[in-house]
Amino acid sequence: MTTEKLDAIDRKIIEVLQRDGRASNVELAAQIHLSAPQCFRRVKSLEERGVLRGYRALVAPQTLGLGVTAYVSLNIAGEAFDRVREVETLIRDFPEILECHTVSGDCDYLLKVVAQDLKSLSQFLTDRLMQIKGVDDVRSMICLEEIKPPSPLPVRD
Amino acid sequence: MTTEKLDAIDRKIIEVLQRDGRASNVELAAQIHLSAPQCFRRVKSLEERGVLRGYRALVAPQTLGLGVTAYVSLNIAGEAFDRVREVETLIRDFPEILECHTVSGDCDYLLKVVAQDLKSLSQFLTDRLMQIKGVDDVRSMICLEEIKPPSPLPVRD
DNA sequence: ACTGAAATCGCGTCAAC
DNA sequence: GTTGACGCGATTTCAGT
Repeated sequence: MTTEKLDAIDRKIIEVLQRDGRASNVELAAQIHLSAPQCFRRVKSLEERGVLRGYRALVAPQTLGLGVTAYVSLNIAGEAFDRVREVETLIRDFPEILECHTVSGDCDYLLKVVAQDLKSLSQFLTDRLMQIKGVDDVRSMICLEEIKPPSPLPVRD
Repeated sequence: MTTEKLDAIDRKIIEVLQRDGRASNVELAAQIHLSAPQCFRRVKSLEERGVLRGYRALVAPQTLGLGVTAYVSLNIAGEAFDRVREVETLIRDFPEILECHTVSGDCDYLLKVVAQDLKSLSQFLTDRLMQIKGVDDVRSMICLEEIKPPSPLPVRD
């Protein structure tokens, strides 16, 4: 992914597509005051350069029966540092883990997890996550209220 | 949003659109072995019922000059409980705050924040967040490595 | 009532200027 | 960077089950 400069038009395209990922090419072109073929080329270029990495439908988790979201922190046990890559692969393979980063601070990993309910979350944590050799100190923060929903990245003008 | 049952076809549609939010109606119809008008009606219904809440382009933050992601926890000072709604409104209005939940555990709020670099994150935390009356005990976990990128919700079959 | 065939209209896409 | 043309897809209507 090249980190070359995006001009004002590129940024406007990104802004619109972050809000409406299904905007048709002509809608988009109209909004940014560009001809349709121009607009089309811009979008393709942004996709090829890896700026636009894909498009996704946003789904309400509740409607899929996923009533609980939690952030879960964990560490890798000192004696298991050689198993780090293995643990990371296992983490990636759990569909209920939506996101995972290594982070600075008191814990090594921070995960975003969804589950049907508290019972099923608890089962996931104890029967799956904590069963992984090398995983230590699992702590969870259950999401109570969504104050700000997942939002588009800010686009500097 | 009605929480009525989704059948196997609905779930398949959701699965595909979570992976490719720009899939055309005919592509979608072909993948789920349905006629185009049928498929179209299903999608519209899912949108109207609030199951599909929108579509979004995924953007690589680095290409927008956003080199740093962090999770930030904070509390509301004991004497400022009456200002909670006010604080939440301020939080919602910061574009660099991508997401915010109240959570169980040691902290009250957990935020996902992006910034250009560490300096700019630090400025945001000290000059913006910590300036909010009632905000207390701001701690940040800087994301070091992305182990698993934001992923679609699991769809139970 | 629900399905799919068909028909229309507009858009995506490419090529030429 | 714009115009024009072609073909396909989106969307509606309608007839059949």
